[in-house]
Formats: sequence, C-alpha cells, structure tokens
Amino acid sequence: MLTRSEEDHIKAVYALLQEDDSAFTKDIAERLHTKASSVSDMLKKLADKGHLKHEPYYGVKLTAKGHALALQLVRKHRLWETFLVERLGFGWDEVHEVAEQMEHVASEKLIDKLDNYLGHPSFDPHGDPIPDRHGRIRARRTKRLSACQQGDTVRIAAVSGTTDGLLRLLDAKGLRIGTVLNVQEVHAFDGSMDVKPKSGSAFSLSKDVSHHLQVENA
Amino acid sequence: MLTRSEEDHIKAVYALLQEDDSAFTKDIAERLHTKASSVSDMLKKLADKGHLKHEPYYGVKLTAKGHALALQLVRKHRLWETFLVERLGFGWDEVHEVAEQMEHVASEKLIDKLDNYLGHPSFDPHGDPIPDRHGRIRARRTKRLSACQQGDTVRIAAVSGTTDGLLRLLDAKGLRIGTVLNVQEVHAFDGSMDVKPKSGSAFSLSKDVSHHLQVENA
DNA sequence: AAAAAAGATTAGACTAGTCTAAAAAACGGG
DNA sequence: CCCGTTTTTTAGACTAGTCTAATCTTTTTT
Repeated sequence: MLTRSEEDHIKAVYALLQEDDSAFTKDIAERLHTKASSVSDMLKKLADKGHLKHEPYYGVKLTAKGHALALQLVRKHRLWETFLVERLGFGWDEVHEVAEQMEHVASEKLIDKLDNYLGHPSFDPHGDPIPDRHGRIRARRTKRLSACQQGDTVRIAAVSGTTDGLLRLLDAKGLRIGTVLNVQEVHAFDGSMDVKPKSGSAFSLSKDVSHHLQVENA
Repeated sequence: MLTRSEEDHIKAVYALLQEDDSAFTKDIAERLHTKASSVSDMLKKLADKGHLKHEPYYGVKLTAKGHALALQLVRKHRLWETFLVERLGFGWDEVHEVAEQMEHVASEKLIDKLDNYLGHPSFDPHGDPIPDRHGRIRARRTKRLSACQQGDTVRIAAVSGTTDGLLRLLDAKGLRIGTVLNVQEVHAFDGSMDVKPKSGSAFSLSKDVSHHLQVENA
C-alpha cells in the first residue's frame, strides 16, 4: 500500500513527463508545494520500492509498475471529476481540489462501479482522456491552439494544465469542449491570436490561453 | 482543520456516548484498533482544542463544538453509504469501510450537493438517521428487538452497531429495513426468540442478533 | 576556463502519531 | 479495609514526513 504522499509524488512525476518529457526534483517540489529536499527523500524511497528510476541530477522516469499506478490515479481523479460535474452539478472550475482528495480513496470495486455508473466515459469535463481499468487511453491527435495557423478551423478537445482561473475565463468567453473556432489572425509580436467561434463574433486570445487549449481539426 | 485521526477519535466518542452514555479511554482504543496510551494523548489534544471534556478516570463528554462536529461526520458517512448502496449498487454489508474513507473528504459544498442529489434522505441503508446540514436528526421511538415481548408485532427500523457478518446473516434470513415481524416466543435461558415474518415461516434469532435490531411498533 | 548561478542532495532538527513498558489511580471481592 | 486487578496516564522510543541550512554537482556566464 502506498501513502497519500507517495501517490502524490508519482502523479506529479507522471504529469511532468507528459508535459515536458522530463521530471526534475525542483519541478516536482513546485507542483506539490513542497521543498526539493523533501522530494529528494521521497524519490529515493519510491525508487527503492520500484516505482521509478532516479538518476540524480538527470531526472526521473517511471517504471512499468509506477506508470501503471499513475494511470490508475489519473483514472480515479478524472472519473471523480466527471461525477462531480455531470451528476452533482459542480462547475468544471470547482472540481480539481475535491477530486484530488477523492482519488486517494482506496477501493478497486468503488472505481469500477463508479465507472459503470457514469457509463464508461472516455473523457473528463476538461476533455482529458480517462484511462480504462487496464490503463488504456483513447487515442486522439490533438495539437495546441497556439500551434495553429491563420485560416485553420479546429474544435476544442481539451483544456490542459488547468487552473481554475483559466477555466472561468473560458466560461466567460463562451469557450467549451467541442466549440469550433476559426483562426483569423496570429500576431507575431506577442503570440496572441484572433479567433472566431462558429456562431458569434471574433475576439482575441493571449498566448497564455491558446497554449493550454488542445484542439483537433474540425 | 482537524486531522483524520482527530476526526476518528471524535466519532468514536460520539458513537460510544450514543450506545453506552459513557466513553472511556480503553473503549475508544478498542474501537479504533489502537492503544489506550495513544488515545490518552489524543484526548488531551482534543480537550485543548475545545472539542471535548476529559475527566481522567471518569470518562469523556463532547462539548457543543465537538458534538456538532461529530454530527457532521456522521452525516457525511451516512450520505456516502446511501450513495454507495442506492446509486452504485453496493450491498449494505460492503459499504462501511469505503464510507469511512470518503467521510474525510473535506468540502461543505460537496456534501450539500450530494445530499441534494440523493433527495435529502432521512435514513441510510442500515436505517440509521442522517443528520441534516444543521445537525438535526429525524426523531423516532424505537427499541431493541431483544426488549420485545411475546406477541409484539414490530417493524425493523435499523440495524445498529453493524458488522458486515451480521448484515449478511440478515440478508440470508430475508430480514430487511421495513420487514414486519411477530414475536412468537422468547426463550429465557439464552435470550433467543422465535419470530415470524408477515409472509414466510417462523425462525429463531439469537440474542446477539435481536440485540442489534432496532424496531418500532407496526 | 574560472566564477557564479542554479539545482540536487545530505545532515540535522522538528512534528504528529503511534507503540511498549512502567507508574499511578480507581475499583471490587474477600 | 486492604490487596489485586483493571484502567489510565506518563515516559521514552520509533517512524514518516517535512523543513532549513549546508554541501555537492551541473550548467551558464563572462
């Protein structure tokens, strides 16, 4: 059995590897609001337990065991988020912190029944894929909106690396998972872009925003 | 904010006071599968925080603050049990341990939304009352089946102090919340009694069982 | 290439919670 | 009412996890 802190560290490593293909002590510490020295200790422990490989100064990789575990944690987190939004009526900007607690409830049976109750969803309220009980993820080819060109027409597939503030900003602009956008113009000097939703008038998005929007061709 | 361990201790005190009108160090320790010395420490801490009064050697009483807190924990526990049984399809003998974990998730909003989602239930799957958000409990006048006399006709209202084994035994005998029974005979030498469900044939219940069944007049 | 900066680890202290063992307090039967 | 048992508390040790401060390694800058 793993402690909550151990699970948190594994999840942080997994998330960083997804985003950056690398996970360093300091980044893990930052994500967990803790100090590098604490992370250093914990990495040694998790390496001993066989969940990850830690080359000091060269970063962390998950073992197969650690990777499978991370996927189960992600699965739990995203299923609970789905439950909170679809069944309890939470806003998509309110659920992260609560799901963070629920994901540490330990019961295989609970998660399988929850999955079943929700109808085996493939994506959570932020558009992120939900691993199935074997850790399999529904494949999609998405790119960042910030990587799109003038003239592209794309559908919002997911909002990644979400902060509650970003989600509320998207709400305010009427942007949702599934919203179809046409890229009207990209401004070189600050990376901002003007986009026009299928219905509605055009507006501008900063690079900070477009960077976090995963889109697929529409 | 209270730790999980602190919450567990307050809940144990509350439960013992309900059952026995008294809560002693050793009983709390037994209930929490811990040692009296650990409980002694924790009682001092909780007394300092103002959740309870601890007269060494004379037992523990909850303060108004501690009592309110215990009721909120009971509320959370029973709402989650209700969710697990009614929505996820767990058996009533499978939910205690999982609810024990879920009740420590901290979010007022979550509990209120869950309560709403479940339709503000007044009783959980074991027939125990669910405090409302203000800590109020629906009053009933129940007694133990073991206290009933020959000839009494009663309805099962709750199964208290539940162990999973007892619940499965009741399942096997077809006894549920709401089942109406007639007491046919009470045997003095071992306290067992013969009961007859409204539909079906009579059978015998040991005192161990009848002691845990809360009934009301039918 | 040396110095400075950034990042990581180690060493040592502290907290919370638990335990065992021993001492203290209360209780109960002769 | 006194001795032995039960219950409770205290004392001291241990673990897990965290922190700060100091040291070590790597990278960057000049």
